[in-house]
Amino acid sequence: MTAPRIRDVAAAAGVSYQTVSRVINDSPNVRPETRQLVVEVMERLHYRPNRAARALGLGRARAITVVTANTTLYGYASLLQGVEEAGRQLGLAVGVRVVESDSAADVKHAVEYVSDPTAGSVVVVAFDPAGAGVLRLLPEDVPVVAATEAGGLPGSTRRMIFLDERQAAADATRHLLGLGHRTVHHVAIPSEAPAAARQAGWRDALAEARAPIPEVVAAGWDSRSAYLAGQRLARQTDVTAILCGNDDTALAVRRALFEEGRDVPGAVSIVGFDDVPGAAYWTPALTTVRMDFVALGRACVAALADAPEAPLEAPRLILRESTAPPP
Amino acid sequence: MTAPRIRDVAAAAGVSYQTVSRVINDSPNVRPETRQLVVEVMERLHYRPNRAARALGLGRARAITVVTANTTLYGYASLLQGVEEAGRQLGLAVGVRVVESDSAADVKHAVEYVSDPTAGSVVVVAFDPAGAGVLRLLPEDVPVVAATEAGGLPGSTRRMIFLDERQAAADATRHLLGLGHRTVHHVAIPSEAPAAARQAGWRDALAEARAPIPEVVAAGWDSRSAYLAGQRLARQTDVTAILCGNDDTALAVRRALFEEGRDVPGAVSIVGFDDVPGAAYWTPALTTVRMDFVALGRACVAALADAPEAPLEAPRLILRESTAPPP
DNA sequence: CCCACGGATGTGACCGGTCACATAGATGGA
DNA sequence: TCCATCTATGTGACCGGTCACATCCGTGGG
Repeated sequence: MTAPRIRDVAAAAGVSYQTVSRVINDSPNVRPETRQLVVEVMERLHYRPNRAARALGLGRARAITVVTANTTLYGYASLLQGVEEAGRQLGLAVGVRVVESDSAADVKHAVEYVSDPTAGSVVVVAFDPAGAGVLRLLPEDVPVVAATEAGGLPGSTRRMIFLDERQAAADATRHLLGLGHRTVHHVAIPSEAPAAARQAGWRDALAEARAPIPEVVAAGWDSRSAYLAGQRLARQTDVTAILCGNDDTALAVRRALFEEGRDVPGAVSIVGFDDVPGAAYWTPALTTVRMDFVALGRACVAALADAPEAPLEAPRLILRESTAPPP
Repeated sequence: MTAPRIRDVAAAAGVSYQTVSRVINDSPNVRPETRQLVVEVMERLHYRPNRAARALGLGRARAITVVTANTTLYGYASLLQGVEEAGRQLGLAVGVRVVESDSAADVKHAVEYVSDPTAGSVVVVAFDPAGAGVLRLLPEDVPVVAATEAGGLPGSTRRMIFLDERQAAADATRHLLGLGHRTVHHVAIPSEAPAAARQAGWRDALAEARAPIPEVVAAGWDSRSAYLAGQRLARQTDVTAILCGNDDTALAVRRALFEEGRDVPGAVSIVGFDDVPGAAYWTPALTTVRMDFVALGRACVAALADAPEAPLEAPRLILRESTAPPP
């Protein structure tokens, strides 16, 4: 009743274990009839290759582990979903390893974890300092692809893939300016790059229109810090347009605006980033930039498997109800 | 420059490889000084045990794989976060495997995947038919714990852990009734159990108050179906209170209400389920039931490691701004 | 006609741990 | 004093695949 091994299949098919191994690994040098026979026997015996034995013999597991600072925030979770989906289709096991912070200890532990060949290939989500730190410290011999902010990460020669949101950020800013706003304020989410792409696009559009460039208000990943940032802006009566670092931020900013009695979009226009599934159902529905993180995750897997890569669709502005001309 | 093996450590420490193995596995029969010596050598050589070799020798990997229908929805994602966190602390690798649907093929593939001992122990998220299907088909010899809806899943003798939200659902309904609403409507999310706990608690409270029990309006996981469900209720002028299956549903229902010109909470009160991070920042802030899915995930890992289990905190109603007396 | 060559297949060693069992030394009761 | 017992440690086989290499066969060119 114990699970069949490669040798059991070989015996039942009357071939050597190596031939079975060849069939499993799609070696070209197997006669079609032999292959057919082996496949049938594997089917009949319900044979499943043992991943551990394979990893041990191969020296590296047929697996992907995603190293990330978070698993629940929209972008991170969606990316993971994309990796899992693509990995599964390729018959790869998918693992997750979170790096709690960018402290030396946390980064080191994560690096050690994926340095074990059993971890397989690695996708590091380098949207933040923790992920970036892991990417920098990763030994040369572990195959890795990094999902980064637009433009990649300087100081690393690893393969990097990203969604280029700079253009869309500029589009969003231009949209607001075109509506008649004198300028656009920005609430930034945490970021690794000194000048994040979202912020860069926003600057581009402002400079292009010769609009004043207000100071960036920084927020964290949590709603509370975004709310606090929103309060600061809500109290300044001259702010009429805000580009938020992401949709969750926009939600909290909108709340702060509301508490200060400033209607959206009547008094202030807001634009988010990501286009979370619920954004279209907000009241008012949120104008935001759609980011396809699932596709990004799939692209990372494709790069790892050096499969043909379909180009990533560029992020684009989705116009809804949260923007309007200034009062 | 190649990674050191257990034999290298043994040679450097002047002991046998078995002794090193004993140190790694915390065997009690090692002299303290010997242990100390080996630990130092392991440190110096940067020794990291090879997980694949270990899994092969042990017959089962020191790992946990989470089988789930989804990774991005709040409850699922949070549960995964809890499992990862607890698993990591125990030195276990954490994997994810999604079951796309409850079709026989999908379920079978997932079951085969985790039947490989390399998958380690398994946490199946049986909130839905897909997960429940996997749980039912899983061979006896794979160690598993299931996270289920309140009350567990009939037809399986596996270990099950859940958050008991029935009480909280009843509390939420009573709260609404206490405010003066004649009855409370319910928009349900997909569920495995014929009578889901949320729905059961709602019924309990309605029956207890001898209030009419309206027909349940079913919705899917997507915002659109929740929105459609909301529209149906929004058009009925006699509905003044709605208990939604989760917060995302509540968001879409509120949107439908808004479009029909019905103010929340002025004309209609709504209550959600989950307490997603942004719920407190909605406009109006959402009254909802807080569910600690992260703790649920941790509890699953604890059960698998048969560690002492801290009892799970019961879900409870968080009063905010989306409920008020009927007009 | 023979031999070089390439495709199909089989054999033995190996990946890096674990298990079962053997062995040596220390302890203690009769 | 001697042997039973327990603790600390070492040895060989094994987990289930893979790799490198050997072997066997059919084919085509010199």
